[in-house]
Amino acid sequence: MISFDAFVLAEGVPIYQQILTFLKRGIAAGTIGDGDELPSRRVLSALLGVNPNTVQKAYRLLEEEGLIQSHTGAKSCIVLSGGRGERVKRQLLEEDGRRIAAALHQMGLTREEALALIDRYWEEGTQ
Amino acid sequence: MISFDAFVLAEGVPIYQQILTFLKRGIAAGTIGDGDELPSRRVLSALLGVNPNTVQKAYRLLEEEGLIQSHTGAKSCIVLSGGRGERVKRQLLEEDGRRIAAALHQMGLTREEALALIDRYWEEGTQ
Amino acid sequence: MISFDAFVLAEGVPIYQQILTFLKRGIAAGTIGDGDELPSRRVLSALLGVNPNTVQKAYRLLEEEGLIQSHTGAKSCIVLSGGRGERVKRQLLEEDGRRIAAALHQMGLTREEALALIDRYWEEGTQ
Amino acid sequence: MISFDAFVLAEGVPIYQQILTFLKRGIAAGTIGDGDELPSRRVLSALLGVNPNTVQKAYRLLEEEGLIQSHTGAKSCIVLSGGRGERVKRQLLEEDGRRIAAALHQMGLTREEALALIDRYWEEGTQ
DNA sequence: GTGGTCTAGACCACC
DNA sequence: GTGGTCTAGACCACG
Repeated sequence: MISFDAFVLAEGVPIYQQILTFLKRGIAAGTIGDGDELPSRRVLSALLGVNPNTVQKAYRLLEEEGLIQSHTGAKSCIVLSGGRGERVKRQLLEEDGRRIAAALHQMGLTREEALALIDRYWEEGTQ
Repeated sequence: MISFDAFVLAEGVPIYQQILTFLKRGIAAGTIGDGDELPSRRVLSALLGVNPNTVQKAYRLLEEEGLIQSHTGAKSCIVLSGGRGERVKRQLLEEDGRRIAAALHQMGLTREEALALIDRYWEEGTQ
Repeated sequence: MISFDAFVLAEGVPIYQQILTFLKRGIAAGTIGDGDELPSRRVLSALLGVNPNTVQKAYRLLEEEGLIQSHTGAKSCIVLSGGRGERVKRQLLEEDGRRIAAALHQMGLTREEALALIDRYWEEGTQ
Repeated sequence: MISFDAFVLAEGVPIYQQILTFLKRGIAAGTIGDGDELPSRRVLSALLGVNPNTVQKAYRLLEEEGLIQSHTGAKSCIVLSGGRGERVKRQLLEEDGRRIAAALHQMGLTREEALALIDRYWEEGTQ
């Protein structure tokens, strides 16, 4: 069963998108693998403190992307066959890499200052 | 006149927030300084291909933060007196530092892989 | 449920203000009482032929005045406790009294002609 | 020369409309007559403390209604021939009569209370 | 030309 | 279904 313990709700970005991103990052990290079971909509909505409809929307979009399979009466589970996992990881790294580099550069940081900034908050992120 | 040449419209984030962030990053970088003139709502909205009202909202919020001054009939301009510039830079570095470190860590990257990712896209960001 | 049957849209005055005034006059008249339910934004906007946002603005201002309470997913309702109703009535009578007397006087009517004018259209207003 | 001494600027209604209404009420009252001269745009804008463009807009609309005539280099003047004065007065009385009666009735006043309200503020309006 | 406001339509999260 | 927010276009007053 996939754990959502590390999930923290941000504001200013749609919740269903946060759920998508959380799962995709787990796939990229390898902590979420092919066949892993997702919590039911009801359980996850209670866990995150959001509306079941919002979880439902995230699951629907994941299914449209082919990243999960749902069978009525059974738990939904992750599908990473056919290079799906690699594709997700590649897309995520590229998007985030570009966005992060652009942000750091727009703030006028040198490469060294940027790397130092990452270092400063790196430990926090691991907790 | 402040340049928006480096601005690229993203999706999934409110446009007025992107304008806010772009300006704040410029302030943090020092490329935007005290007294600099902002493009008018119409000019900027045409430049970005968005509605004048969206630009207006960003400018209004900046004015509420005390970072710009607006007078009807005259160009709006940046106000950085009283340590405002430093405050903006500090806030921005902390927020982005945390967010970036969290994202990199959630993707399961080691510190070295994370720094390598930044490096890979760093040159792109400088162009 | 508060009725908007008697509402007629005028021009030259912001619609959201007309909605505000209509509700306040109802409160002053006593036809709108504490705890009464308001139509939802969608229902009222369809009824008046205006945008839901325009209704939303009127409701938001009323909430800032403390005259209504809104909870997501539930109908908004009128709050008249704490002498709110009396205050609304007093303000309304004074404002309208002044404005009406000024208009009648500017048109050069004598007091008798003014009263006669009211009389002429009084019956119409009651229908 | 038509006097604007009694003109008081209200808020929430376009200024150019207030100028139109002020003049029409004067025509209805008979204090403004055929051939009366209007102040120049520059003089009136200074008198009312508004922008010349705003006065210009009011004069343009009046001219489109045929209520004033402008000749370059000469003062604009009121034109009430052809029953224009009567028409203005009739329209004004009907519109205001209806609006006033409706407002009083919506506030739940009886006919007697309504007349008493007019009386209460009548003296104020004459000052 | 400038900034400010009003109205409009679509989307999001919630019950 | 509910309320709340974001984006869009037109209008107003002003320099």
